[in-house]
Amino acid sequence: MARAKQYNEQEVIEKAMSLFWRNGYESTSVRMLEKEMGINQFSIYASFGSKHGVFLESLKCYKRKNASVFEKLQNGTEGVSDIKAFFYDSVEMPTKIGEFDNKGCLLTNTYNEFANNEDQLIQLQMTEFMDHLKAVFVQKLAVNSSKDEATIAKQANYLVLAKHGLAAASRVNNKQEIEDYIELTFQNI
Amino acid sequence: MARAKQYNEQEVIEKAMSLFWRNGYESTSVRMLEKEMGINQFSIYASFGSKHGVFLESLKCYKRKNASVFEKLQNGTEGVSDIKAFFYDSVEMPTKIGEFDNKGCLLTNTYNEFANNEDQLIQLQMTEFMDHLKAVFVQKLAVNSSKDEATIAKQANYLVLAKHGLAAASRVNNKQEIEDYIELTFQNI
DNA sequence: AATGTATCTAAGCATTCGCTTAGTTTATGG
DNA sequence: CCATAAACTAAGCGAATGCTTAGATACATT
Repeated sequence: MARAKQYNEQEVIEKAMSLFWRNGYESTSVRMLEKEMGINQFSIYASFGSKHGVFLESLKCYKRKNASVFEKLQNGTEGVSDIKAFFYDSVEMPTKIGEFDNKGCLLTNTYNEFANNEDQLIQLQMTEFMDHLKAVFVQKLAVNSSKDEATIAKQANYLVLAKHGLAAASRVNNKQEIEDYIELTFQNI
Repeated sequence: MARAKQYNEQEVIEKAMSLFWRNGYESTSVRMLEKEMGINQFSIYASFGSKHGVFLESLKCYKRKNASVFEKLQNGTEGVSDIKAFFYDSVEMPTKIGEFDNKGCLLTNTYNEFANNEDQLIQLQMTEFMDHLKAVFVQKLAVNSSKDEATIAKQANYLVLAKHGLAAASRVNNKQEIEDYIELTFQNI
């Protein structure tokens, strides 16, 4: 054996995630990552291969942080109420994990930033996330309900876009506006 | 007098706007603008001062293109129905003006890209746009209605965020999803 | 036609980008 | 206690960024 790593890869990725979340992918430079992660460029490339590699690990890290919110949604038994709670949980999630300056959703931000991008790895991560969300909504909408399939499909489409819009809006809108939005979104579901 | 300009500033700004709309601000380089606008960097800087200047003119250009959609909303007498028509018009606007590859709304894209940015000029343009939109919604919601002020305020908040989400979603979602979204959005009003 | 001036071309500026590499430090196995 | 190998530091790579400038070109006025 030789010299051991002076840093913990999980710890530095959390810092990278926080930075990407604040600035997006393109606006975050490797020099900024150096400072935030507290390690040299050499170490970044030794551990993660490229800036792109750091970003993919950051997305994974975000998903792990987000897992509890998602699990609560999936384990719920209340149907639509669980989805509504999920909307509120999603907005509050950043402050709950100590990211007071970060708003919105890193995945949604990434979805928007890479909307016109041909990056296949990122696109895959994004469509997976969206499809999964839609499937869970469909399942929740069917709980204790006599809705037909077509109605459920429409409402799932609606809620996925509403969640997308909420994540975008929560970066710039205040608490009252957010609450009005969520309450009215679920008024007729 | 001396040599005359070989290009029309309005025409080249339209091309710049189209490019910014496709790629966003940061991802559009001055070299790309050169090619798209069909003029040299010297001319770009002579006419617009900076890349930032080209962008601000592009935003103005977009607003002019968008004016008819907005006027139709303001001149309408049907209240909420006018807002709903405005949502559909906004989605169809890009194809109507020949921007078949462009989706979403340049102003909303900019709002998202500059959400964490300290650029005051851009921020001003954006908040003006959003405040104006909200005011028009409030006015429309009061037409032929017995709603109290608080309800109108809530619904206006809801619709502004819904419009924001729609613009974000229309970049990546298909026609059916968009339609489901708009229809269900207005079931709640 | 000559002149002056604004517009054009194209080369080049400093800076930053993602990434690499030469050379030093550090901890461990023999 | 020294040789070895991995992790470190920091300088530097080519390419791209926004922007500038020297010099050629074209056109209205004299």
